[in-house]
Amino acid sequence: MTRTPLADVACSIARATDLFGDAWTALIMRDVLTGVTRFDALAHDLGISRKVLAARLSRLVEEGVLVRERYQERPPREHYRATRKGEELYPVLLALMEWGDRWYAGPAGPPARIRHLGCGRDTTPVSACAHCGEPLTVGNTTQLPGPGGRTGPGTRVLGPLLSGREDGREDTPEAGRAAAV
Amino acid sequence: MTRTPLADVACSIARATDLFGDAWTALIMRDVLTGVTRFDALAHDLGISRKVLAARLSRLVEEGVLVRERYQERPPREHYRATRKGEELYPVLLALMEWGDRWYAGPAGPPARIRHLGCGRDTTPVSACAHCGEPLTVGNTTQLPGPGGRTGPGTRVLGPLLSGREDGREDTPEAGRAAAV
DNA sequence: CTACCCGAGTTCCCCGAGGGAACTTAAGGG
DNA sequence: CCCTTAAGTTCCCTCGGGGAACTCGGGTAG
Repeated sequence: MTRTPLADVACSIARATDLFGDAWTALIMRDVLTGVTRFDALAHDLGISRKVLAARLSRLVEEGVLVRERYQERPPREHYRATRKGEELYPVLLALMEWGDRWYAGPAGPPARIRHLGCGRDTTPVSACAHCGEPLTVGNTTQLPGPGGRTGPGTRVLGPLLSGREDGREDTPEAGRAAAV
Repeated sequence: MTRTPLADVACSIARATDLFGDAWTALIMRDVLTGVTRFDALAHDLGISRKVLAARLSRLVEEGVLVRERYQERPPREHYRATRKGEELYPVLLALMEWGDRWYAGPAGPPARIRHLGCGRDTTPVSACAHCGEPLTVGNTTQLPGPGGRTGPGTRVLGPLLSGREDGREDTPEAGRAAAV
């Protein structure tokens, strides 16, 4: 496979994807943030091969997303906890979950709810503008080269935006669900 | 590899990850939403193997995330465009990008900026509560089983939350950067 | 004191997915 | 008539994932 190295591309998505763009990493982070922090618990909960789990965990520790630490001395046992860098992946998980809920929840509804302790209500996460709080969409944002971007041919950033897309038709979550079946 | 099927797990993250948890899919969606919609353009821009690109694209079309459509008749040429389902992956991309910016942007700053056309300012996306607009974090949210969840042993949802985590130390983006180097 | 469980990995083998490059098909263009 | 472009497809090779067994350090039960 020799996964193409994406970490050095001038794109934050590529960099994030280099770590996170793996079927297991998101699930591992979900579990760790959820309180499933022990090796065996993760292996059992995820159904992941122990070999791959060990590899992912050490990669995540290398990256500073998790820390391996002893949680009891006798017998010595280690587990994994999220660092701040790891915790900040939470919005990514929320976005994935929200999307999965919208497009794959059966008629029964989503498998989980997120309760916001701040306002006490079950909530859905939205990607909002840090300044005005309005939701950010493909349609109301545009991308510009940033200071850290080696701006040049081939430089890819997110979003010069849709060319023609004013139809409004296309599918709904329900249609999507049906199509997926 | 025989990638373990995650799509049928009672977790929206797993379902989303089943599609999106692949190094290339996020980059492909970024490009398509960005206006890079032609096969060769994608292959060239991403440096992805044409074989894998073809496989990913047809998977994404199957899933209803992209549509393959003719953009000129003579000679007949097809390209790919995002459906609504595809566009709604935007928040996931934004979250990944934001995280990448926070933790991997060099001293020069992030490679790209997001301009919110609504308020006209360069913005950073935050995951906010749909009700009160407050940012959602690991610390201020909790998860509860949802209606669609087969609640039982082994059911994993996001977030019963951190046990002990009131230290406040650990690393900062800068420390993380340094550690990653 | 020995035998039997953990928890946390590591090792082994097999197979299939990804990389890479060449080949194909269809329609212009010089 | 041959070259070029777009959009894939095919082939071979390697490497990483699945799966299960094995290891290793340290209890704990009998």
